[in-house]
Amino acid sequence: MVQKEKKSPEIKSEAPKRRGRPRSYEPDVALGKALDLFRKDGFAATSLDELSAATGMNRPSLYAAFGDKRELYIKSYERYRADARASMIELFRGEVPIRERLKRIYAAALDIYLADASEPRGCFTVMTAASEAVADPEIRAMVLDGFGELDKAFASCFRRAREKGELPASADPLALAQLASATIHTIAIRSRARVPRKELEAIVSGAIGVLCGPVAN
Amino acid sequence: MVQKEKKSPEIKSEAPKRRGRPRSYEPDVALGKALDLFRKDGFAATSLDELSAATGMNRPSLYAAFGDKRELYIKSYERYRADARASMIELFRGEVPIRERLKRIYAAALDIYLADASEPRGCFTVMTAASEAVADPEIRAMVLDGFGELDKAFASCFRRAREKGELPASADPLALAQLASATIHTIAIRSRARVPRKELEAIVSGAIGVLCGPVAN
DNA sequence: TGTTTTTTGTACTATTTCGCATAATATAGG
DNA sequence: CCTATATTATGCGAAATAGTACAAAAAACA
Repeated sequence: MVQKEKKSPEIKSEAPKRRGRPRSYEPDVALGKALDLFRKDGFAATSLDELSAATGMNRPSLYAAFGDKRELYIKSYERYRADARASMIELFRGEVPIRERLKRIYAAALDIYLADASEPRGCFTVMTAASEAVADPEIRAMVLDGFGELDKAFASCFRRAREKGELPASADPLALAQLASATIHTIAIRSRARVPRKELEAIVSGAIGVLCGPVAN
Repeated sequence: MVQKEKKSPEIKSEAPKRRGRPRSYEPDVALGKALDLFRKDGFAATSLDELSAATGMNRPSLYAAFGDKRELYIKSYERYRADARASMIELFRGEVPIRERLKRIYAAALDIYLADASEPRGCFTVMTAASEAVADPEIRAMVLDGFGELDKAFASCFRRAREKGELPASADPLALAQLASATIHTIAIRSRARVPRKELEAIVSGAIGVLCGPVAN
């Protein structure tokens, strides 16, 4: 052996003068790789060997950084939720007319679900976390929180739209919100079965039509 | 060992004078047990040992009867679809007013998803088959067929309701159908996260309100 | 009674899996 | 240069896993 000479790539981050041997990985990108694997195969079908290979971290480093497999899964899920929220939050907040706003929200969702064109990932919550939720209280709490957050965000949209007169006074914001969430769920599931984006967009556009009434408001 | 003396329980079915040693299991009930396990844990997390224990068949018998794990999974899924279709088909066909009809359809769906109160199973298609669908063309075809069948069945309901004047002439049966399917999907997912039946029924009832318009038709 | 046929029961193998123990390596501090 | 600290690298080990070989068992048939 001619010496491995890994050179310890001198991770960029603003050096705070850490004591021991420097890390040869960036926790954030490693977690991103783990997340992608879990999204692809789910919890049980993802092995530590694959996680190790994908992150470039060997097993002990994985444990030191993230804990055991379940903890890594949970941290991946937290990361997924944070990312998803970040890409959606402004769309929910802004002052765009309701139809256009919904259109953008669903487009952002599809961007997440179809990110890898060759192997669509779908939604973490819907594809794997919900399955684990039955038996794992911690995961279940996160899943339920996700449902609640989405329902609330949609409800607030519809409430404001009604106040602005974009929707009839008789509109029920909560019922509309749950259907809007259901539309998120249905495109998440269908995307995983490789339903093409065009079809998913047609579903979205049909849903918006029903939820907001005929275009001529 | 005092001799196992299993007694070969003389399975009931109308004896067609089969040649060799009689089976000590009934294929249909064994497949039902396998289905239940796959619904509970998904494909990867269900081991052959567990399948063997649950069906009462030893490993070689499982292979002889159903093939390898993947084939057993697919046969379980076929069985699930057949059962689900059987419990739904008359509800879709009958001549009940649209709101009541939808209410019964969703109630039947919830009966399936929540069958085991202590560990709700959710929907096979949504919880595990869709995940496998990305990588397995055969499973994908079944999943897509399931989506299509459900969409069509709902669309036919809405079309007939429109013809009967239960819905305005402007109603779009396909868009309504996809939202009705989306509602199926959302309660399937939420049920798996132990959302109580009351809440799921509220979602259903809100959805029916939006899809069919205010009760005073 | 003996042969044929079908299924069961046991055990085996090769591989994969998760988690961890231990030693080597690379940095900072004194 | 030596020590303390933090991380990497190697690889062990016990358990689980999927699939199969083979003999024993239980029936029909001749």
